[in-house]
Amino acid sequence: MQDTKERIMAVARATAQAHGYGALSFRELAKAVGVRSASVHYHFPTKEDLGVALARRYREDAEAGLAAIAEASTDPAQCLRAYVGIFRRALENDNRMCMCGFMAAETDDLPEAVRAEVRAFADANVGWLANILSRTDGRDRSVHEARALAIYAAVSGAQLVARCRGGVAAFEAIVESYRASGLIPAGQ
Amino acid sequence: MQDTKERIMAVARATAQAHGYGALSFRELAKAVGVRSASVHYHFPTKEDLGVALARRYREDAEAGLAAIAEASTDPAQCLRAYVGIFRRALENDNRMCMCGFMAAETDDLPEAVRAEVRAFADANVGWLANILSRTDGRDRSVHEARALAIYAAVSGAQLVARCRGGVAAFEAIVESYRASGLIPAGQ
DNA sequence: ACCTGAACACCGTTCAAGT
DNA sequence: ACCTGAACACCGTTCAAGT
Repeated sequence: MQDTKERIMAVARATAQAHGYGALSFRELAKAVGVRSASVHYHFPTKEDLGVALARRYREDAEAGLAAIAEASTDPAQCLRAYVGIFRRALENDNRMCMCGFMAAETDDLPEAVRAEVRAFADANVGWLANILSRTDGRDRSVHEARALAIYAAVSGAQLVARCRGGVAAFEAIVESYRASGLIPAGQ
Repeated sequence: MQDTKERIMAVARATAQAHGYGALSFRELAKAVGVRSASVHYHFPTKEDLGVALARRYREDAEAGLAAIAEASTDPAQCLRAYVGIFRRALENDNRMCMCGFMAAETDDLPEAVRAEVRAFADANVGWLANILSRTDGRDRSVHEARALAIYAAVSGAQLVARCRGGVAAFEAIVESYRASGLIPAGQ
């Protein structure tokens, strides 16, 4: 049995990926974990504290996953396929989406500390993508970063749109269009 | 002075574009319009009724705007620039986003009738984009529809990402990458 | 036709108090 | 250290009553 704090974070992440930060409720989290809502406040004094912990952990996990992908293959196209796979798996997991993608929509309702973590998540994605793209040619870092941001935005949008229209199949079709148009390097 | 129902819809739209469907509250809407929450229920018996009316109107307005763009110019690249401009203006309007983009994130919390309207909005966008793309060449409709969906998703994602990271400038940079990569036809 | 006050059953959140 | 009861300020909804 995990400790209460970890179980709260796990349930909270799954909830935020399906319903957003705004839908995070101490009462429901407590019910799912088997304690009272006031007990959740013992571990996370405010909702902001929970949000910051969630977003930071989410980014750390993402960074670890991305590092593993970059080490598993030197082929940029293959790394990018694995990258897209992360977003696809969120949809496969009961139509969930990237937690920070949802939070991006909720920016105006986020405490500043949470928003900062959401930005850091985006930065980590863009930085990693730029590193992968720099394997394809020796152009300036700024060129790869611009394209990296575009890929991150496009894949996020594919996930968002597919979530309410077409599901995983639509997501795959959209990403295939990205490859066909040249936005995402597809190799060969 | 507009009538109360119209003023409620205007405030609700602006709110939903900034905070989502979930943040729509009859009490706050009432306060903004200067009536009591029970009066809002006179015009929209339930929140679902309000959501459906909002999303339907949003789609109708979008369809009218898109039709005007398609008639104002025969040049696909110019039409696509105008299309992107719609999304940019949402960001310029106090960092708001497409209402149906926000609602796409909230799919799981939407009454089915509202979700259907959100899908209809996406369909209208994709259909219009496919019409514009079909002006560029005579390939099959299905080819243009696939690309249209990809462009809709990519522009939605650019708006979502820019909303919490870089604002309008980031949005423009991302869209420029879409054009440079060939995802969005840029003319010449 | 349009609006309202009051009530209902709920909600997330907080915090002083328990063990 | 960990948990809780009770209170607070909300919410959508209903309905009888006003104009």
